[in-house]
Amino acid sequence: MPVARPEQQQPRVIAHVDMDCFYVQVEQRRNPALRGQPTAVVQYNDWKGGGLIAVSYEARGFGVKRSMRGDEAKRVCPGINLVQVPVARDKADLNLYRSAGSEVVAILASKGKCERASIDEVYLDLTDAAKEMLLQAPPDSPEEIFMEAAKSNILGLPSDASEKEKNVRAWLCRSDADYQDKLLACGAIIVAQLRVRVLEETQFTCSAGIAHNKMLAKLVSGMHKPAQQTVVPSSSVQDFLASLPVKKMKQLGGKLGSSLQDDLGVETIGDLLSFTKEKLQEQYGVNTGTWLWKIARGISGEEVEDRLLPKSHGCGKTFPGPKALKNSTSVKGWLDQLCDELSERIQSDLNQNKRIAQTLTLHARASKENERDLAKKFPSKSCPLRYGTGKIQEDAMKLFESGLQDFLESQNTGWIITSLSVTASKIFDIPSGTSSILRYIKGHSPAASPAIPDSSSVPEDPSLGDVP
DNA sequence: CATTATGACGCT
DNA sequence: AGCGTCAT
Repeated sequence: MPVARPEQQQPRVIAHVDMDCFYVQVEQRRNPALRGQPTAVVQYNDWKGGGLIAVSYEARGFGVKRSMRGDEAKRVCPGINLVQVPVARDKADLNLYRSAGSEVVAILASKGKCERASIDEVYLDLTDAAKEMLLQAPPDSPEEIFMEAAKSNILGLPSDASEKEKNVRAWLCRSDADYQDKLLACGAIIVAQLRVRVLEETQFTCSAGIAHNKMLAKLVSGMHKPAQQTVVPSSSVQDFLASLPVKKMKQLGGKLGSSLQDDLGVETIGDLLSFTKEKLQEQYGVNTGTWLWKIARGISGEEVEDRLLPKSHGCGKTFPGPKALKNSTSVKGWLDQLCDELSERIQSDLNQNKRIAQTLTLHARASKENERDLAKKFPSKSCPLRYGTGKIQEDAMKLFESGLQDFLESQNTGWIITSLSVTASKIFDIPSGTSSILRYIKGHSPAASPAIPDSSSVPEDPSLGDVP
């Protein structure tokens, strides 16, 4: 459940940057013939043409949607180009998009605190940079506002007018603005510059929201897409939230949002204002109740974390329908493939970023062969992570066997596996100092805690770059 | 048994 | 540690 963070006092300048149909853009850069064409990226294509995971704006114009099947997309948009996600080890391989995302992050991290929120989204805290601009080079004439910034959308400014760009230029350098708005205007200019740099250096367009907190920045980053940005002045917040459907708010797209609608009759964020903090806390607990009360007022103290890299690495695959795995041999084969990819990814993380993962977790979905036991879930299992492909494969298989025992509860029924995944987590930076490395090895050596009780494994030499 | 593959995070 | 929710 969402939790309210203590709110900041000083005004901050926060941006949320969101790449436009990112996987499509990555494929369009690889094959420029796809530019400006209705295009989608699909995962696999043997069953109903594959599943769409990204759709270009041209294709969206035909009604093509994410999660449609390739066949369906072809029906509504016969001219659509369907590009397949690369396949490696018989599974979808997203590394191409991960590295493209890293290119973008490297640029966006140059002007302030930057948080990688997903493969194609970041949050920026531009407070310091905005203050700096206000002191050193405040925008003061409409003519000097460069084009990308002048194309901003400012919430609360009349957007229909033919005068729009003029109004925006005027707003961005308004001398009678309060301090908050001036900071926001500087933030908008900085973000426009960053977006131009991203385009120049990667060929990717993105959209952005600029506001005083993460919640508001995220809410509007997608409001004007593609390749545009939207600013949320404080004065526009209440009206904006008043009519915002609850389901549009981050964290309210699921069961909590449904409960607000069904149990409290709340349809918009504005409707939340009629409930006291105590009433919301009584209904949803102190944490969630307080959070709801605050977001209704546009308050969100969540900070931008200084983090450019993911906190975990996972590899998984589903085995739907007749593809379900029915014996340990096929599970072993797939687990080996997943672990091979995972091993490669954590080894790269170690080599490139000097980070080490400490926990290996196995997840699976299973059913008992023809039984009615739908509720029973396959338990997830974890153990200390030992580097080396063979060791990861070995440990993952042991985790699977352990989970399977719990799942079957010593019954002798058949089983099928419909999904498998392995995840490496609890990733830490390796201390750089020589003596700290020694300290690090002493305290964290896997030898101190065997991966699996009674493991009879033989030491092996990882083929691809071990710890130096 | 067909919205995949991946991630973050809160609760217990 | 393991489970559930949410997002895209």
